Amino acid sequence: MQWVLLWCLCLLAGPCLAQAPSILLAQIYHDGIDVNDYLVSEKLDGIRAIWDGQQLVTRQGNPVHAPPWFTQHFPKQALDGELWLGRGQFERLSSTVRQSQPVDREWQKVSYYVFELPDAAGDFSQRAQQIHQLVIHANTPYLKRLPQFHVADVSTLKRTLAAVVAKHGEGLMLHRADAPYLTGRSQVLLKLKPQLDAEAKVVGYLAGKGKYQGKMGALLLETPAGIRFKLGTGFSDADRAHPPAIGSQVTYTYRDLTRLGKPKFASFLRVRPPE
DNA sequence: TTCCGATAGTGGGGTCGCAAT
DNA sequence: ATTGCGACCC
DNA sequence: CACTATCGGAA
Repeated sequence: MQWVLLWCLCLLAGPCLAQAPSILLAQIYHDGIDVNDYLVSEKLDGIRAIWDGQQLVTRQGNPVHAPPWFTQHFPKQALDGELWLGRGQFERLSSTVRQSQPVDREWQKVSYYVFELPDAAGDFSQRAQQIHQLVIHANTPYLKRLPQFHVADVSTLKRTLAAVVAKHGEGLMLHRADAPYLTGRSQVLLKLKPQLDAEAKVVGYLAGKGKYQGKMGALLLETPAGIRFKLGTGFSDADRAHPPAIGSQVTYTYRDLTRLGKPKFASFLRVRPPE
């Protein structure tokens, strides 16, 4: 009975079970690197999940409620990868994965794409080979390897990106082929995503909280198509003290449009100069 | 000296689940 | 039955 | 996820 009490206390106290695993995080790609040093893969628009040999956990260490049959043939060793449903399917995947009671019909379409082996020796190209063998041996449709490939030069990289984006893919990842397994954020792993610009009109302000108390927290914008959305990042502290005027046009960057036509990952760039 | 990586702290869209209405 | 909100994913 | 602002140590 005591463990029940402890369990309840844990729920009340928050993330006492959730211990964020330390994993490799990506930097943003910039020109100037030698692409021959890297293995390239598609950046999957899914949910990062770590397999510890027993269960899947998220980046923050929360358990993923996958059906037992989904992971039953997974190996005993640790894996790092992405739960994925296909390009442009993130919202549906999010629904599937967040349900505390897994729905078999939905999970049947999900796959776990492995791209890293936390406990393995060797450099990344060697680990990629190990992943290949491991996935073949597991022989389950729910466990796959994320294909890794070389590109000859930067122009090939850019063409590859364009091809992926044309298929509604999110972008590319570049992982140094000679790197041992390590964690943290570093140039070992780079992400390359397209950058789109657009303009919208400022139609309102949202108040800031915490250290932005009394300053602008976000702008309410309206696109030429009449879509309204909030823009709350990309501003310096000075910008927030003196935000763009109501009625002015601002330029922002974004990555994609959601189902409802709102920009995903929008960030303030600049006030559009008056004409 | 400059720059990089780690933290802390803001903000968004979308989803689920629970509490409040 | 509907709405609002926190806690997560990105 | 996006970003800004700091800080200490590596480069």
